[in-house]
Amino acid sequence: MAGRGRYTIATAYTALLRCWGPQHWWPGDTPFEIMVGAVLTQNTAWTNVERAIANLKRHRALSARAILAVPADTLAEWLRPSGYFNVKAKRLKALCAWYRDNARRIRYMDTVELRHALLAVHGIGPETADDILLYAWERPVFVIDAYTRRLFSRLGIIDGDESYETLRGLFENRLRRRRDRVAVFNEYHALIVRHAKDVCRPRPRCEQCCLRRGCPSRVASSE
DNA sequence: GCCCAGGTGTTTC
DNA sequence: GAAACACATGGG
Repeated sequence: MAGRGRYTIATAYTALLRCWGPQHWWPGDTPFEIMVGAVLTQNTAWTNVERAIANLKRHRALSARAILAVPADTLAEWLRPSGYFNVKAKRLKALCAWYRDNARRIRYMDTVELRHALLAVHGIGPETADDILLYAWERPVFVIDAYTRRLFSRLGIIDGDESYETLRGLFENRLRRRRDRVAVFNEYHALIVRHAKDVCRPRPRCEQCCLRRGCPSRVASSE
């Protein structure tokens, strides 16, 4: 077990789950709301995203048709609390245009094809695409983010500067034998975020960390 | 005032 | 490819 020495990707999951419990992600009511949230949370605190989504709901604009119908500068005003609002207004419209044209086909497309299609949409990069694939459409892709790089580089499992695809491949490969990969990938990423917000921060709080016994970085913050 | 936050596109080398 | 930069609000 992971009580002593280094963690693996598999044992760190067990430890995080025991520490924090199930996270019940994604924080959003519908697949479409999850898609919107995935764009709005790009390099942005979730509390700010919630305000922007509340604005969309207030204006009855949480649908692809409504977002495409509203002028870009009006949409940007509604998105203002989430930051980068001009950029995100354009990205959200691009995603909605794609969704309008492809929503019917999604359930019949295989995951590789779907991922390729999402990555071709303006403003949808690998992390946003994988958020949507995993949390909105329940496809078995592992989401890599800045928190994942920080935690697992501190644990000594990765360097941290590997390419996105390299890390996604690593995590998916290590967890490939799990019976329900969608549920595990969902829970694991959520646990990484939870752990990063409270404990594995830029300045780590290793004295509170459930992984401290296997984490070389605990020394750095122990004084 | 400064750092940080669930990235991505563009430009440049 | 990969490094540098723009994009912006709100909390600690």
